[in-house]
Amino acid sequence: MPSGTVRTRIAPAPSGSIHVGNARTALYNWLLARQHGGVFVLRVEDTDQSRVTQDAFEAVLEDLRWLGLDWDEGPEVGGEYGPYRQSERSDRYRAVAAALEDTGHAYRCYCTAEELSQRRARAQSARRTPGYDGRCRNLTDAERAAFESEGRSFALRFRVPEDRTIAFVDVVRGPIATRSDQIPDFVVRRSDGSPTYMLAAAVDDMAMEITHIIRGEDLVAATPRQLLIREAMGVTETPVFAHLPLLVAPDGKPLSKRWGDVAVSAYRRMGFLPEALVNYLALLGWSFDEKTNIFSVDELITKFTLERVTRNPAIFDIPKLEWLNAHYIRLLPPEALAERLVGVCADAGLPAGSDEGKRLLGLVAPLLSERLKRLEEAPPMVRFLFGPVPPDAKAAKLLDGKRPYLEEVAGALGGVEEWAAGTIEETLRRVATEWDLKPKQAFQPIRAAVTGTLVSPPLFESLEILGRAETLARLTSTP
RNA sequence: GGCCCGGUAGUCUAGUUGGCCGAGGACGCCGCCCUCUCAAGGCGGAGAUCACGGGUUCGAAUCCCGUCCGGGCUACCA
Repeated sequence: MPSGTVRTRIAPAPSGSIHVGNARTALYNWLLARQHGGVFVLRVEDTDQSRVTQDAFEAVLEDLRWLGLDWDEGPEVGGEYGPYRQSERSDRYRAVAAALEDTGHAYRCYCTAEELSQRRARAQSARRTPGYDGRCRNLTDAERAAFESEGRSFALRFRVPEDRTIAFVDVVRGPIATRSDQIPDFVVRRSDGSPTYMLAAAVDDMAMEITHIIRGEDLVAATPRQLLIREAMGVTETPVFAHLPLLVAPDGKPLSKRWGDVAVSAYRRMGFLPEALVNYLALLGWSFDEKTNIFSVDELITKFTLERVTRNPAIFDIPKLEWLNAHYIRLLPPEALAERLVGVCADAGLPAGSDEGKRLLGLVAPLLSERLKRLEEAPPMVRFLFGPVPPDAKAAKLLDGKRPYLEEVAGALGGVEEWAAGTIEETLRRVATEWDLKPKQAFQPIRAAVTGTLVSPPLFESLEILGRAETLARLTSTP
């Protein structure tokens, strides 16, 4: 285990809002760094220039910031190990590739893509291992010259040592050993001069002195190859490795857009709170004990350990996320909730941004806090505050023939001295008794007339917020 | 095909130095209470032959062997 400062990293491709699986990986890396007073590095893997746009890049940073995962080194904050975008590090990869070739750890491979795929197909049909067959591994100078004069370009392949076992300890999966005959010679520099992921990641992790490499399970097989590169470069320090189990969709298949929302931004838009997503992500693959489910970020920082990460894949289960989200919404101070409500209500087309809108939302927020699983659910619940809502089918049915009763209610409410939930309730109960109605029979028609639906925030408080004039108007305008 | 990993209720998981587990917690589901609706909260319930089959043992979810199922990797993708 490396000593000194803990340095972890997340290395997303800047291809837009980050995948929730990557968000979890980022979270675990961040937690470990924070727990040890270490450094969390953000490195952008933008070698595939064609797919990178400035918007996509910004989206990644925005997601991370929204989740609260601040980075100590990386884009926008700098650091001693920069640059932090792979597209700006080409000279380093070039230098390492050249060094590997000079020391004989890598060699030129002149095989063309067509030749390789043909041989791979042949190997496969003959039930042989489909990996590179080592054809250019021991070319003579004459053969090399012949290829060169043909005008062939070449890729640089790593010369995997023979008869070796590459072993490392994965903190979550235990010891892992791979025989080198399982690893075909792999490309480190493409024929166009660009580095492959294998090279770039290994080089950057070495150069940035990353001490703990926490990443997805899909990269376990890449680890021995990166270890080989480190070794060839004379680096003896080995980072701690931890490979996280995959996140899968409810059908057990890998999480993909085909199933539903995989982007962090989608959850933000749906009204999930970052603290809820963070808590949920922490729980997907990790547990503290046999009964605790709720963890604040600070608790996660002190309690998280890689040793307690599980090895089996987890299904991304929205209902549990919603339960956590409801919990965190209830924890929000009313003013904070009101503030967030302004945004979602405005997005839903309600005039929530006005002073009056803000005033109304400030008043209803306490009534909504224990009724929301997602912020997105708020607009329909508060719509009645912004104007009359035509009764829906059920409300209309209930309203049928209630005109006399509602007139009576309006009259009684008109006489209330101080317009407040308490006095309103008193009055309405009195009328109910006079009409010999059970509470539910008495109040649902009023709710229907005023809100247009049979489900709303608590009635008396709702009427108080709506105001006397508007309440009376709606009660008496009922057909 | 080869190498590696995983398999506890619908879901996330606890448990892995074998007995305290005739399997604990949470989400979801069902019911009751509370109640002006919906929630929240309280209480209770259903739901797991611990993938399957052998074996070791006084005793196995936990150890061994085999089988099945799922997944990852096996690219001049990352």
